[in-house]
Amino acid sequence: MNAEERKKHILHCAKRLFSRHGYYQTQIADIIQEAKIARGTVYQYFKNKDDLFITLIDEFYKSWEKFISLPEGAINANSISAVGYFRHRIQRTLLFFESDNEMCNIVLRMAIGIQSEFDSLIKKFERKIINFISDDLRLGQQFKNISEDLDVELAANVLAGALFRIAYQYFVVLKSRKEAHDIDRLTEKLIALLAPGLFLPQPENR
Amino acid sequence: MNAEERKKHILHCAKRLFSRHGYYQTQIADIIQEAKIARGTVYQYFKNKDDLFITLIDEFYKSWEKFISLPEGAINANSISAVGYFRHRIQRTLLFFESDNEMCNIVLRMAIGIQSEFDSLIKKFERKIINFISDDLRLGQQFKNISEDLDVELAANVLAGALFRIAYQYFVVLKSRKEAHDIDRLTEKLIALLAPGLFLPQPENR
Amino acid sequence: MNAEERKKHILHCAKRLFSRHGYYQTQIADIIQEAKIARGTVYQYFKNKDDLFITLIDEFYKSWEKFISLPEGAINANSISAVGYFRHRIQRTLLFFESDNEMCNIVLRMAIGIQSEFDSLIKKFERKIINFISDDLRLGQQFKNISEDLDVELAANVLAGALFRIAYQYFVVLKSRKEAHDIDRLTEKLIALLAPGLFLPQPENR
Amino acid sequence: MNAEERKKHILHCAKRLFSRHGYYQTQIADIIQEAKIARGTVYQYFKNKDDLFITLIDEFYKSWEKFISLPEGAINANSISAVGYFRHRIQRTLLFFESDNEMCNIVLRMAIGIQSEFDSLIKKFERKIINFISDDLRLGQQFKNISEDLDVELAANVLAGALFRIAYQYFVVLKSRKEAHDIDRLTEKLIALLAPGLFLPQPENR
DNA sequence: GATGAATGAGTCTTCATTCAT
DNA sequence: CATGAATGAAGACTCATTCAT
Repeated sequence: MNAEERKKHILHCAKRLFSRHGYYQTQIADIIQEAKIARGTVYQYFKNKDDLFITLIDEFYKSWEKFISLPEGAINANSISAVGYFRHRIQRTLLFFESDNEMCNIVLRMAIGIQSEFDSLIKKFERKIINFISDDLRLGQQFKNISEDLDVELAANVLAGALFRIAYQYFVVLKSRKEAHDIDRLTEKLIALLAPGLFLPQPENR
Repeated sequence: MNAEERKKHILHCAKRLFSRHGYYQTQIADIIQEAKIARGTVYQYFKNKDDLFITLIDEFYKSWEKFISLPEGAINANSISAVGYFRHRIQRTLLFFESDNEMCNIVLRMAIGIQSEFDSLIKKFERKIINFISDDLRLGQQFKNISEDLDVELAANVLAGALFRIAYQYFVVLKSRKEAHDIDRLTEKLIALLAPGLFLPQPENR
Repeated sequence: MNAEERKKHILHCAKRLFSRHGYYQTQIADIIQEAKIARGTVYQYFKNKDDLFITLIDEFYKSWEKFISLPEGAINANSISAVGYFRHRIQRTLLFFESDNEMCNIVLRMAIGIQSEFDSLIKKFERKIINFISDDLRLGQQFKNISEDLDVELAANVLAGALFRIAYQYFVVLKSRKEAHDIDRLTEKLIALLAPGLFLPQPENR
Repeated sequence: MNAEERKKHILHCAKRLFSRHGYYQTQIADIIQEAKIARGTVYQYFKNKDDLFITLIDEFYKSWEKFISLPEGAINANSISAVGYFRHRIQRTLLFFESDNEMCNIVLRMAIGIQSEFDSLIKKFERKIINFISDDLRLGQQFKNISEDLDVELAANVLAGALFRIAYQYFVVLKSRKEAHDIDRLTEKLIALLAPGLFLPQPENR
């Protein structure tokens, strides 16, 4: 096992434990036992326990940014309706959270309210997502698909809150991995629930 | 200061610290300093640090149950529309969270992912709220105000997620206390956003 | 044992161990075993191991300042000769080092070259002593008892080096406590050795 | 770089670090970084960290012995006065310490009070020097240049203490390397200071 | 009941040393 | 011989809890 692999291995084991027991209830002793390595090895790859935890969150955050910025294939703003675009966004967000339910649990539950350093990282993440949603909503307003009167900040928080909870509930609590097909169904239900209050009734939206 | 008052005082001081720094970042030393009492005194009123924290959450939980079960004055199911009832529910939920932003922060952020014992308490609380919403939604289905096709569990999670986030964002992050009338405005905006997707279009609903 | 006594007790035990084995070879475990106290108790009185060590040196340093500034009874500059004054100085310096041979060992040997923080403390102490001697020598120059040509800085270092070594050798290495009269004898021998090179041959000096 | 050179190189780098930061504050990691070698390489040439440190001291000690035992050219006991001989001794001692101010710092400060093994080595070195001085002084007594009453042990300690301090002060603290010329001046000043108390007033001494 | 000094189990972290490549 | 990843013993420090006063 080379350096890169070993680091990944430690992160993998730590992730499982942090997700299951939280930051403070996970000891270095647990991690090295899980990873079957010596105590000092952890410190060869990570400055300390904080660094290990932050690396996990940071990598998840970065993979989200990468995922979000991907050229999204068939989708282009002209060819689809506003709701279609919205559906696509929700689907991809769920897809991302579903892709790593342990990190999903860590980011949405376990890393919260633990330490100011972690908190600011998490808040940065949440802020980024909310900004992303806000931008989408403002774009919708520009294209007259969304009412000028919509409180974008509030709506973004509502959507983020709903998505976070759904992700946590369906990908963590109901651990059984959902199939891609289920994500589609979840998406449809969310659209049915949220689109009517969001989009102006336009002939071309349906 | 009598026993009852002293216990309340300790809880009050602990609440502030837990809300600000979280469970593990708040030491008994901080609490006794804040409360200006001796170290041993805490243990006269609470079995241990866990007990202190749990008492806070438990009392918040109980006050929520009490608040929820209050005879709600002018409201009765016959005299108001389904949306009116929904509005009333949201308004009261926000009102409750707004009444104690420190506990709001603790329950919605700081107590999460800390320890299995706290977690199960929090989850019980969340579950209760979700059940409450689910019951309302099912009632709406019975009265044909809400589609039979609605996935109640999912909708309840969406609503709970949205409400939790709004409460956290507006009553904790944007610390400036909202006036009663702000709650009304928040409520209206939430209704405008969520009602269209929830209720069947019925003439008598508006 | 009250707080003050206990702190003294810990310092006393730590002093013995530091003097015998040095800073790094003395563990907190050794200190608590010697002092028959619990691990945490040390940290009730001292911030950390450094603080404990520094406190020892600092107190020794302060007691030296106090000792040096004492009104020295019978001695006054007019009534005694320059050599008499010099004798008195040497005698008191030896008396001081002899009063606590463990601290003498710590300050003259064990605390040296350990850590920059300790080093600067020790150097401050050494500097103070050398300045003290320099001042005396310059006073002697003013009164024409000492040659204008004397390199005061060098002479002060010679005297300090000699005194430190004698103190270390006679009060630490040859552990057997010297009697007061031995200090007198040592003083006489040192005077005989050092005075001729220091003082100008003046009728009134003898 | 062959084996011999590499060993020298490691010693050289270690010396600089030990001199600057002391034994415990210098890690193997620092040494290999400084020497640009691999961790394991150190252990190819030295049994352990102790061995490395001891080797440094030992070599310094041996080079001193070699330096001291050198046929001292023009000097011979008959051709020069007692003071001349004394001057020569001091000059050469200073010359030696000045030749390697890093080792001077290590031996006179950094290696002291660290570990019993190092201590005994240092003490052996100090003892050797003091014995050397003592022998000289006794020789002086035989030749009636020095009083029979002189406490040789004490005088040797005084001289050693003075020389060690001067060496440390002038060759380490005042880092600026002294020229050979400066050593001569230092020597003269030391002679002027110490000779009068040491030597009997004899016509042929001046 | 109140106090706060004492306790010690529990954890993180360091760092010299080893050994397979 | 050189390498450097892995090791794990050792040690400092924390902090909830207790208990004698």
